[in-house]
Amino acid sequence: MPRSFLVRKSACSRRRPNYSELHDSSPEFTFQQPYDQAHLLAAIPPPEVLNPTASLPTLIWDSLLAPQAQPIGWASLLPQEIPKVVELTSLSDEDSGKGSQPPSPPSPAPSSFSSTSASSLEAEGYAAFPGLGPLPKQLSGLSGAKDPQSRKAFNCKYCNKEYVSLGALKMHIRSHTLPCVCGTCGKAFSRPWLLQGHVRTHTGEKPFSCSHCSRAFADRSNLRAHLQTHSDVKKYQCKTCSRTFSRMSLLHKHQESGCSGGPR
DNA sequence: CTGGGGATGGGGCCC
DNA sequence: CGGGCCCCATCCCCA
Repeated sequence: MPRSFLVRKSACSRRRPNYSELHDSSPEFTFQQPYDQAHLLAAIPPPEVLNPTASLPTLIWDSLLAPQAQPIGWASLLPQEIPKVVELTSLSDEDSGKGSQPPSPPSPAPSSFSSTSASSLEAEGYAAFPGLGPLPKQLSGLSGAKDPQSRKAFNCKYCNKEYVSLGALKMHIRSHTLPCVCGTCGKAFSRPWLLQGHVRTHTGEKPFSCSHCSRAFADRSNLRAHLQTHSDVKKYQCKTCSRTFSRMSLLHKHQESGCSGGPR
């Protein structure tokens, strides 16, 4: 089953917002935290060593790359400072601090924002982007919910992505509203666990350690990528020159820098 | 140019 | 239905 079965992407907006720019260009972004830094730190779980059994698949990618253009709609027209947090703080109550990747978070978030209804999301969306004015008709969000009979899809009002479930749409909307804000630097994230991972960049916590060497990582995915370096089998192979790489990104780079047109 | 670490985004699954 | 976590993907940066 394809991972993207829930979303019909016209071509998803691959690129993430550049938060560093967001910082620099947004002096007014003064992070009014719904929780304080202490809370954030408290939410950081004690180091816990992952024992990666490293069941690395040995398959070699044969076909890959589905480079996607980015025909974003309305949202893409907006500069990055948008997700600026006007109402993020209210939204952030929803999940701030709840996230945890490795272990469980000790402290629950101050939650004044529970049951997120579609309409409230919509309202918050507008609240978060007060200057945007009315959305294009086709982007008026959650339209599917209003007419489930004729249309099962739920559209994001920000980018017009279409989802087959309201839950999926709600989750997606968070990538626009970025309700989880770092108490240290003010960066905003769509998910609590993303925030948690980010917080580790401040604390230096690295709960995931490699069983082959002594390296530790803050992120499980990075550990997984690291484990590839211990593996003899490189999963990603260039169809042109048959070279193999430990990561798809390396293969991409390889192809982009010479092998895409022919044997190197 | 390559390899690797760091950081982040987002959909899916399970409870 | 929502939260939490998993996994995959990707970009950036540096050696």
